[in-house]
Amino acid sequence: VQNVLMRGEEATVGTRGRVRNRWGQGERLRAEILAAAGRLLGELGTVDGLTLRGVARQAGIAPASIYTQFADRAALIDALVAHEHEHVADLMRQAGEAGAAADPGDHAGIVRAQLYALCRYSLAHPGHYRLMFGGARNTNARYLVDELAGTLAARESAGARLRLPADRAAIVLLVGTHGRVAISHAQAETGPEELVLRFVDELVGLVFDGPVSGGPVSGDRA
Amino acid sequence: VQNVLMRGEEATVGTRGRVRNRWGQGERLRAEILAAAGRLLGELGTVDGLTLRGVARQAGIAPASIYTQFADRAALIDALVAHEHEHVADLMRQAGEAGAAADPGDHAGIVRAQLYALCRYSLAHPGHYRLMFGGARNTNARYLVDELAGTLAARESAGARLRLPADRAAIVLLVGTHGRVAISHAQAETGPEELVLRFVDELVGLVFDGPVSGGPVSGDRA
DNA sequence: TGTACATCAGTGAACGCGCGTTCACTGATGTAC
DNA sequence: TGTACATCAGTGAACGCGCGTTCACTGATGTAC
Repeated sequence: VQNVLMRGEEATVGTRGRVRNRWGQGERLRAEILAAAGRLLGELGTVDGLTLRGVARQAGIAPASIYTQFADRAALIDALVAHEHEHVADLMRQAGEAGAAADPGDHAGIVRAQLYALCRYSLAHPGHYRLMFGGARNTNARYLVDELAGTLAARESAGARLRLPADRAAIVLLVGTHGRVAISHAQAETGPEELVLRFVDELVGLVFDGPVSGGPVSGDRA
Repeated sequence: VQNVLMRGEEATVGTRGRVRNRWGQGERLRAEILAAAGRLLGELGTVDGLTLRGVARQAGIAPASIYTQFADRAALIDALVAHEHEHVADLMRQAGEAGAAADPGDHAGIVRAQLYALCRYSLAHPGHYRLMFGGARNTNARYLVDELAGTLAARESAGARLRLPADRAAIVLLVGTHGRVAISHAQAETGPEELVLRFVDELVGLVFDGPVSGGPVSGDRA
């Protein structure tokens, strides 16, 4: 094999500057690649165009190096999705705990806190969110339903009154929130977070018994 | 230019069999291309992979021929989207009229009919639906909100009682439906249409005053 | 009626590109004796 | 302590592919005289 330029040889920038990991630390590269893929997905906003070559550029490594950690492009994306699902599950759980700690009697408030957490994540990371919950991927969002249904059931035990069974209410809330978020993503200029949260307020109000709070939301033309 | 095989010449199937349009009928090709693109989108389920070469294959024409009708790939896709938006607007309008004709007193039923029409379209044509209402495209779904808000306002005039102002109720219904549909699309095996429609029932029940009908929906793990 | 020419619908072949993936390799770090 | 070898992290260069797009063209259909 000669070191000669032929046909369409790459205009690779090269990998100068990177220090390779120490002996036995090879798997650190895996985390670096996932982080780079996450960054790139954040920039792109879509999983199309999330190429191995792009990830390699982000990570400052050679495209071939990705294959030391992942079988192929699909495996990398699967790993990214799994990683983010865990992150979202954490966010929801924490929001629920924090809400309950703040005011254990504010049933709707605790539910809102969990949905707010989901909304904030989805608005801050549209690309991640769409990769996880959009598209044709067989999304297993069961953990979200379970988490929220658990919260709702706990609220019922604490005296809250729902207009639907807890599990159905959880689905209405999540599906409704998902719909609002999806529409916010579809807008070229993602409207203010506030409008999404107000929509969630209305939804929560509809699910709990009593008058719907929320109030008039001016300007939401979603 | 010689008729010689060099480098990577195409393994094109060719365009044998197609009869070209008559003089002055050149624009018929435009409709053929749009139809072919629609068919292909239906097969693929995603707009990624909707390539000009694929469309040309579907239409039985040469890839270059597309450029006689569309400036580029983006223009073709824009035209496809516009065409489908008109179609959906028609479906909604017709469903509303048919519902009102069937039983002018069934307020919720008329609203349901319109949402059912949207659901049926979205489940039958996931690729089209996602192209129109998913993704990062700046979707102008204003016409849907207007249509449904008009229906709701008319129902209020006819005696129905809503728990939200008509325009807000329209948004809740559409966003909720969109969310449910999006989740159905995300599922590998699109669950039965029935579950989606039942979800819509619940949503409509929440928006109208009085007890939520819908009833228990067994098996919806959306 | 014939014939030269214009106009139209549509095409074949090529272009350059970035992609996923493969493969033989390099050079630093560790281990055995 | 030195030295031969094994193991590790990571790479450069190439492969074949399908893509969007361009361009000079072909051949049928119409029009002018």
